[in-house]
Amino acid sequence: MRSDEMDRPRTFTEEARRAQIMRCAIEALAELGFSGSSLAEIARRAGVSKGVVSYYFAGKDELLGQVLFDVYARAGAAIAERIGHANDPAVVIRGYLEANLSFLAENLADIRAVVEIAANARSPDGSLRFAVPGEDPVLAHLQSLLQAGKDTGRFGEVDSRSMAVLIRGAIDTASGRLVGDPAFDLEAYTRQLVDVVDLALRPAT
Amino acid sequence: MRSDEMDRPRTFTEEARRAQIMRCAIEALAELGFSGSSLAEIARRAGVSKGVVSYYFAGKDELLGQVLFDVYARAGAAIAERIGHANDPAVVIRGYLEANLSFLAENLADIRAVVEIAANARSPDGSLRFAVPGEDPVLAHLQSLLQAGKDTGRFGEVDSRSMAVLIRGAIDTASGRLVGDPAFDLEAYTRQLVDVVDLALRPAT
Amino acid sequence: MRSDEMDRPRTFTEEARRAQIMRCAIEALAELGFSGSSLAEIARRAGVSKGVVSYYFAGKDELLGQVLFDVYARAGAAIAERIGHANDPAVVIRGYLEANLSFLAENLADIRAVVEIAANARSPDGSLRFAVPGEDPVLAHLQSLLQAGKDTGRFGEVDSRSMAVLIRGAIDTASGRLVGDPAFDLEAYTRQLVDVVDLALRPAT
Amino acid sequence: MRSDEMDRPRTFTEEARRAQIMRCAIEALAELGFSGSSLAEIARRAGVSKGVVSYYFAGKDELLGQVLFDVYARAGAAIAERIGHANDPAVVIRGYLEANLSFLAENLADIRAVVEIAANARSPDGSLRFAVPGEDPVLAHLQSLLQAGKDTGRFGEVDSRSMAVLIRGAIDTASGRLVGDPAFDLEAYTRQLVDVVDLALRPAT
DNA sequence: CATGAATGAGCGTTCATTCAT
DNA sequence: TATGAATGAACGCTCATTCAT
Repeated sequence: MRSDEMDRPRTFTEEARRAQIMRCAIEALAELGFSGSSLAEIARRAGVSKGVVSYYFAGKDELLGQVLFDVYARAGAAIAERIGHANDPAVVIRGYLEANLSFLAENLADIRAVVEIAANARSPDGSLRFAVPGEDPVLAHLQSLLQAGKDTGRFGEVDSRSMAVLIRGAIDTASGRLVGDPAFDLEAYTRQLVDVVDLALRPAT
Repeated sequence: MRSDEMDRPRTFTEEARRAQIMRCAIEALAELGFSGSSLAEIARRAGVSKGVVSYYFAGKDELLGQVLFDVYARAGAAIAERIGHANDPAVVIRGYLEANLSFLAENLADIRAVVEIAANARSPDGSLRFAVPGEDPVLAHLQSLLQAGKDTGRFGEVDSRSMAVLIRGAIDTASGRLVGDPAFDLEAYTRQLVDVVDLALRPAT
Repeated sequence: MRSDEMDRPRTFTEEARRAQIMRCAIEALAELGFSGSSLAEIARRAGVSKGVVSYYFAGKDELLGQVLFDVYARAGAAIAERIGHANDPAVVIRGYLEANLSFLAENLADIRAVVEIAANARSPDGSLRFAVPGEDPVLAHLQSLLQAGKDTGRFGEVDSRSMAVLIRGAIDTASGRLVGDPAFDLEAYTRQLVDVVDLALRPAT
Repeated sequence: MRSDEMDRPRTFTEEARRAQIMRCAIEALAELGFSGSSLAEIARRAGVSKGVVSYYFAGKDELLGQVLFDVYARAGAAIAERIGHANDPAVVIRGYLEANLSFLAENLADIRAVVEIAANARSPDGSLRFAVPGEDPVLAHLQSLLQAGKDTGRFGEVDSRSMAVLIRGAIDTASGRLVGDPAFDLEAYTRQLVDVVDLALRPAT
């Protein structure tokens, strides 16, 4: 099938199976972590034999890479849609924060799966399999949003790089809270983060 | 050996061996990640046979748990010493942030090891092996520091829980940056974080 | 399909498909060796799905057996034609050698495929799948040619069995040389073999 | 153990285990062929678990390579000893033939194992794992023996290369006969081969 | 105390085969 | 006829653990 002929387009049912397997992989990763998500476990959740996974994906790497790519794409689309029409940098940043945190909450398993993959998948040489060699694009994007605000005078004189790191940290930590901390109040957290960032970016009066 | 007779105190040489093995485990975890840190690899780094590790620790779980405990204890001590004598909550928080980030920078391998363990070590049932069942003590401690400031009127009306989560996220993300992002400027980041938190906690005028 | 209804003769198109698949099997065996010649690889070369191979052949064994049979038959025909009209045993033997070696050179892939199959195909019990249980017919044939020469006094008192084995060895080894030894000179080798055999068979003076 | 520390010399018991495993590998290869000689089968014959084989050899490749090397070394030593003191090229060649054929007969399983390995073991890229890149050293050695005879005028004007190929073919084919052809008479075959080669190399009178 | 030897389960992957469509 | 989907067993290999010495 797929692994044999690289150029043939995928049929509908083929895509459906791939999606199903990816869904099961995401669930396994979210529940059992990277090392618990063997092909056997993923296949078990999909109700198929181990071979089926190898049949629809060239290997575990392709499966994990596809999951990574898909979730990233969906997250990017959700965030882009949320801040698409805004001009005011402050509104953009607010939208960025809210979109990130709500995507997190609504796609918790996906996010956890992505974190497991990105942090654990390794090449045979021991290096992280899905580490982007140069600049972290997610961080760079956020930094550019901040810089745009500074350039237009809408934001004060913050260190845009440090602020980007700080904000990403504040966002990323939320997924950890959403799991296993029933007391975590995402709405309150979102409001607080929006306030803090708003305050931090406000130009000196 | 040790794991069989729980009550006998450990001799000095025993503790030395345990410490040596834990040090090697930390190095392996920091360099190779969780899955690359097999007992064989740890034993190799310690220059001993695999059996020795099993001899001084009841199993891999006990070794990892001990590493986790030790690093936590050292970090807690470093932070407590830094903020020990301060009374002003703002000074306490500032000390907390600086102590955390400098401990991070000066004990990077230990921190990375702890992150690897906490995020990856699992029980047979798939649940995180070292997840504390109830309240996260680290988070609770920070929250209590913030609450103290609120109670004395020194801080404004922030949501102390959300702020604690935010701050922890901002701190924890720094270790990821310190590794593999050569452009990361810890001093600038520390200043920025201190400023942001100071601003956020300042009472409304 | 075919393997279910043993008595129905094969249609023309059926035979064509079988021949095509066998051709692709030969190419795969010659290029990739026995273990590299999976049904998937053979089907890929034939531009059909894996199922087709199973459809036209009862199993991999039947396919390989058929390849073996076909190449043997073609080789036998080529040799028979070459020595068909000769009466003098010396001329017959010379023709046999020349026919064998030239068939080898002109059907190298086929020969290599046959060697791979004969040496590697095994029954579930581990025994060679295509080993003829009794007397090797190829060897017996050559021996009979030699014996005929002895009986008519045209050849000397050689051990016809040993000579047959020797000659077959000298022929069979040539295919190995033709592949991967670019310096191998088949013409020179043929002349040399013909001379050696002629000398060996010449009656004592 | 061995796979962990590359420089430590092997203990006696370690060598004994390795030798035992190699012996079982040779038996499996001789009886079941390359594809039938899985680590599981070899371990089963050795009466140990699968892991033991991986414990004493870095991988299947090392095991097979070691078998290849050992048998080659033993064969080379046996042949060298047999022809060591001879000066007359004709005597050397005669010794070479007799030594080869008797080593074959007395180490049949080893030879068959070597043939299986050399013909089937492949690298991941599909190329033969143990193919020597340049000239076949076995063939080159024999050719040099023949050339020496020609150079001293002891042999006639044969094509030394072709004769070497012919003789190797005649030798190699014997192992195939020794297995499964109970009628094969090695002594008669050796005499015949010696005679044929002697005749072929004799200078024109 | 420490080792080296051995186990057994599980890993990702390959492959001949079967079968509904 | 021919396909693509699915299976299940076997493969080489890794690893935490156990144990006699």
